[in-house]
Amino acid sequence: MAKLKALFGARLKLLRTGKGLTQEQLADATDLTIESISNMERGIFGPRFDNLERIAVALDIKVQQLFEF
Amino acid sequence: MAKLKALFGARLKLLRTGKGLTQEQLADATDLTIESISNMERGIFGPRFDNLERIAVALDIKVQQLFEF
DNA sequence: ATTAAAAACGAAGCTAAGCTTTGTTAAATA
DNA sequence: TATTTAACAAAGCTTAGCTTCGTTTTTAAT
Repeated sequence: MAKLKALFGARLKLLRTGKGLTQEQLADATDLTIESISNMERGIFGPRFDNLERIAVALDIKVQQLFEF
Repeated sequence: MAKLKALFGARLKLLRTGKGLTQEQLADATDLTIESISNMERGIFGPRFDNLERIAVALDIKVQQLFEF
């Protein structure tokens, strides 16, 4: 398997849109660029460990929830 | 918070020992070094995304379970 | 007590995944 | 048809993650 990035990306997109946030808003909240968010959602790459934490905080969820699939 | 690494490390150690595995055995199963496993368990650094997947496979658990805390 | 296995700990160098920047194109939405 | 949002590409940079080498400490037997 190398599907974790893709699964994570889809999950991230679902959670982000569920909160009514744009990629730009999430990028701002995490101090990442919109391209990085886009790349993650498309499974191009997974977030570094520190950014995983930032994303969860920005979405106001537990890190665990980003891996619910 | 920058505690995710520490939380993850403690969780990893718990799950590894729970399976009766040594750091060396987990290192072999994941194609990582014993030092890397040790560093992760001590919260020195978190795993890269691809290795997160390998660790879950080696422990025969879902990635999500590595973040149950 | 001794030994051996397991793990903590340090320091220093390497590598590539993650991230950025710039720019273009395509969808979506109003 | 504007406007916003997001997909997509290519190329360069940065540093977290990983390794290698080595020493010390802890744990667990026996």
